[in-house]
Amino acid sequence: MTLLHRETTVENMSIVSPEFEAPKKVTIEDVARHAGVSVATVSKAVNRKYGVAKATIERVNEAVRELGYVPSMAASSMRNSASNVVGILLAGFDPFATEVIKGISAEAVNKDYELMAYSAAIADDKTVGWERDSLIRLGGTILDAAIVLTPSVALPEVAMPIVAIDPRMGPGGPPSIACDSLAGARAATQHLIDLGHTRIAHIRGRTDLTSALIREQGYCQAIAEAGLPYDPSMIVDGGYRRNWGADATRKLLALPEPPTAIFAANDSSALGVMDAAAEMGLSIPRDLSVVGFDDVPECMYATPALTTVAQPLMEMGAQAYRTILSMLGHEDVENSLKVPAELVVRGSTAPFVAAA
Amino acid sequence: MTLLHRETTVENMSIVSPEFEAPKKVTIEDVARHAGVSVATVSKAVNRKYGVAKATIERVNEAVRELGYVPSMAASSMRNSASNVVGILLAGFDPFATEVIKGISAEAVNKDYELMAYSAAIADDKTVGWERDSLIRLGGTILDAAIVLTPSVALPEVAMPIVAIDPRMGPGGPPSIACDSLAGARAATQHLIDLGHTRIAHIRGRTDLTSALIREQGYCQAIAEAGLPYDPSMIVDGGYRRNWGADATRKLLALPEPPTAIFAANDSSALGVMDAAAEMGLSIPRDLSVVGFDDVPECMYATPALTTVAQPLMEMGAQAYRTILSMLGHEDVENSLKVPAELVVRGSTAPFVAAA
DNA sequence: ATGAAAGCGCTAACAA
DNA sequence: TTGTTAGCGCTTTCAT
Repeated sequence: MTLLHRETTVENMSIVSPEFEAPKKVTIEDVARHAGVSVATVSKAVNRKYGVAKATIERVNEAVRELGYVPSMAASSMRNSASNVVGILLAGFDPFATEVIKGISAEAVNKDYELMAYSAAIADDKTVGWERDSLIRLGGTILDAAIVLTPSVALPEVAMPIVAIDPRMGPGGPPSIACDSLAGARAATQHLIDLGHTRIAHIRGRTDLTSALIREQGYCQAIAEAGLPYDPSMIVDGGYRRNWGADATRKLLALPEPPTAIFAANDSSALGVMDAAAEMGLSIPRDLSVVGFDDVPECMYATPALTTVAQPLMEMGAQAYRTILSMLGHEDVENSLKVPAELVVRGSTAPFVAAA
Repeated sequence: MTLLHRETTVENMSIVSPEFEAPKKVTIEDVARHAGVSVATVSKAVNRKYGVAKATIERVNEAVRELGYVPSMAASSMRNSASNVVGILLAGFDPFATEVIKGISAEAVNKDYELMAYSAAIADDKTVGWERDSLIRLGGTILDAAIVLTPSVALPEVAMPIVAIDPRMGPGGPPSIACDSLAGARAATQHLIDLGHTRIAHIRGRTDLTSALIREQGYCQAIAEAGLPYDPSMIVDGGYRRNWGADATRKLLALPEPPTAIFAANDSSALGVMDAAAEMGLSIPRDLSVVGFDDVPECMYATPALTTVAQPLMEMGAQAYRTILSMLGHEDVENSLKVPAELVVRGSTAPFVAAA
């Protein structure tokens, strides 16, 4: 994240006072007083306009405008069942999550729901279970429904529709959307095999996610079918994270017989592979071929561009939103949707040549 | 957004019932009853643990665990002043917004605040004023502070720290972060001039945003300084939006003397230019050179890759978050920060050659 | 150390 | 058509 440390110049040196004086929050009561009616009448006038005299509505609206009144979400959603907000629950705004969000958002345009992407402040110790807490904390009141990204624990029963994207396995969960990780991982590994590599390593994903397990399985299948020997030292943990991917790579390359190609379970860790390679003076793809998984935009920014397995992230987000809408409308929905994954060959892979 | 319509296959045809039965939401009262204490005691025990007997805390915690209790955010934030949530208010999850969010998020890791990105459901008619409403609706209760993206109206006085990114002009607003649009726009236009173009069009941004106005100004300056004639028909509206950019392009190319190069005020509209060009059978950059502004990831996906002016979006987000944190800590902050913009030449621009 | 009670801003019965 | 009365789930004096 060196991007975050570019120089910046202060344009205007004037200092602003940190005091936030009298913010006079306008409540429904103020409006009622101003309009000379009761709070209940204001509430009715502001929401559904039936059962209120035309003239009264006028007067209330005027008071609302004059005072700049906007109903407090916390209060109304507590009393109300509906908040008209669909939540997107995630562990952090990483490239994967933001792509999915774009897809959800594109689908949500001109629908009646607002979107709220919520990222729990995840202490390093408790990286698990955040989905559960967020769901309960926001559910029922602030949210009418939720799309949960890569949940790794069983989701609690809550009083609203839920859809999971790339969830952990287990039967009986909420409807879910995932891509065909097995085929994708096989294609990635096969690509490396086709290039003539025989020492192909795999950097695992988060072991609490089915998708990661399946990708490992796809890797193993391809290796086995090609008649290549199974070498446990070629499989290391990467946790779907960039720096873990770099660590794993250092470990791998320190082996007596290091791999000539690496298939990482996602792009972030594949980018980590490239970090480590660069740091060790290795050239990609000449000295090492790398394949990722997901196809987040960052793949194109890497040098060379990262060969990866494309997951239709935006499409998955859009699907999730459509499913949520169906559930909100009490329609039946498919329990589990699988979308295709596709190998995208770019510059980070090359035919194997014996070391100089 | 053709991406959103890829084929998908149903993996599991089992249908899930849309009924969400008895979700037994666990309230503080349930915990109190279960633990044999009062709700007040539970509240104290759960929050600050002073004034409560050790044994009682134990008992309460056990009840919490057994029942799976999580405090409702709506309720507690209504009664409380602090919610520990920093909001990001935006008009939609477009590429610009998501890049900024990534920057904020990277900076927010391991801080004590949760992040909540909120996108109002913007009816097509009322695309203005959403920031005001969102701010008031969520402020004070659900949010402790807010970062507002490209607000175009004066932000209301609210009882919490606010930072604006790329806001409309006007004195006396909240602290703001923006890039040097003037220099960026001049560089973009100059690049086109250097390539030999003389009929250079400009597609405006949102006219309610200072940044857009300044970019237009930069364009005009560069044109004037090069001694090129000023032609008002070469400047059209694009609203920072992709389809508007396409519309503008059709208009431009239908002119008796169409431009040979276009500088669009942002990448989305520049991508729209490419859409329109493709649709009309024009080759970029052979028949038409295009420059954008922002450098969102999508630039790299375009064919050819889009020449653009890079705004350090992630850096701007990070800055905004740092500023918010300072304000939350009652420190003084700079009123207005300007970060540099930088021309990035890629494949969508080429030297001018007389038409075949 | 604990509990009773008031109330945050709002909506939904029910009365008037 | 309007106002009165209860709360939603939680925190917080203020008694006990």
